[in-house]
Amino acid sequence: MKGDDIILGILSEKPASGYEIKERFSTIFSNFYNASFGSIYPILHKLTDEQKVTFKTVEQDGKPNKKIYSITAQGREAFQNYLSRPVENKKIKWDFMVHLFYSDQLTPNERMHLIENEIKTRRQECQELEALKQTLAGKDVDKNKIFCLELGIKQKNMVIQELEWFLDSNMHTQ
Amino acid sequence: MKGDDIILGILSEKPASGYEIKERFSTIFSNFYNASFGSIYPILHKLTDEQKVTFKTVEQDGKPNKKIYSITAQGREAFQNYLSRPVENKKIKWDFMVHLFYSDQLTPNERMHLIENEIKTRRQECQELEALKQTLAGKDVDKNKIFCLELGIKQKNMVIQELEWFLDSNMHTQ
DNA sequence: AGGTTCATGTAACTCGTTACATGATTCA
DNA sequence: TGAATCATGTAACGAGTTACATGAACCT
Repeated sequence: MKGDDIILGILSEKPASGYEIKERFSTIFSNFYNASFGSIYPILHKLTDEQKVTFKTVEQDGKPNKKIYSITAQGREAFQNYLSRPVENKKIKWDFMVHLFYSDQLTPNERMHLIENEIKTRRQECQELEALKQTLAGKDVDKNKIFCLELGIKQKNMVIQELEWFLDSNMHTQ
Repeated sequence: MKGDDIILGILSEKPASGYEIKERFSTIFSNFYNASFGSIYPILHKLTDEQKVTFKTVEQDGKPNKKIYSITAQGREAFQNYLSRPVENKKIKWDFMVHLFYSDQLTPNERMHLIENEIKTRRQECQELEALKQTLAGKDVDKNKIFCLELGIKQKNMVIQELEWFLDSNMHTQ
């Protein structure tokens, strides 16, 4: 599972530009994948070479031109191939948790700020995902996708709750 | 946040060999970091060069020799420096969720197996973490570390529950 | 005047994985 | 006999990030 696979997946839903792909990564995909422009554009070029996608340049008024990429039959085949491959292990680098794990080496004040900051950023993320969910409500979106989105929201909410509780219990014992 | 930092963190608790460091990654750290031998050993060599760690070779009977690494004052300083740096974004590559997200392109049967498999592996992980928690119970382990472990268990349990529910609701609607 | 959004792109780099090699011991 | 555990190590490779460049339009 690498960038190629995920981008083909996104394009299997509907055509999109590199910029729009990035947007999906930072919203609905945020809970299970992310990629930067520095990888998206080269992958799009590579997929074009491999004839898995095609593009057409679209002129817009008041905005720069954009290249709208569409998946080809070959691309769909490649994505089907990805879907039938065994699921890889979850890979995670969660810096906050490492900080928290070793926060006995911080002052109580530093630890408090660490946790408070994390709560703030998570809350923001939650609100964005909730807003996205509202946008999708009513529309004919596949139930699997809805489930993925809702699971993401639930997970983040759980972390927020637990952190709030931990912060609270920390204050009372000092 | 890279391998160097985390390994210094592990050694800040107590001396350990490369092999033992790997074990910690695959147990208590599994929820927020992982690394392979291919990175652990070179990092240990590098940290030795930088005088952040030292090692002594320990002979064992019935087992190969091992190198026990200890953190130095310089190493502690470097780790403190890491702890005071701003927290980086969580990075995640969760292949299962990508599969599930696009599982409308699978047969109902394939989707069922996909979810069942994930539930099985998660359950196993949970049991291992629960066992670890039992091992730690009673011992004088820092409350932040306990919290990290418990949060990991809770998160995994939540995913299991949600997947079970989703699987069930899928079956009834077909 | 300066910041933000939209939009695409490349080069250098870094981190970490995969795959291999070695080898003793223990267990079924 | 063969698999698993313990234990360390390296070389080749790959994937993706960071940082940079470009540039128009819009908002304050």
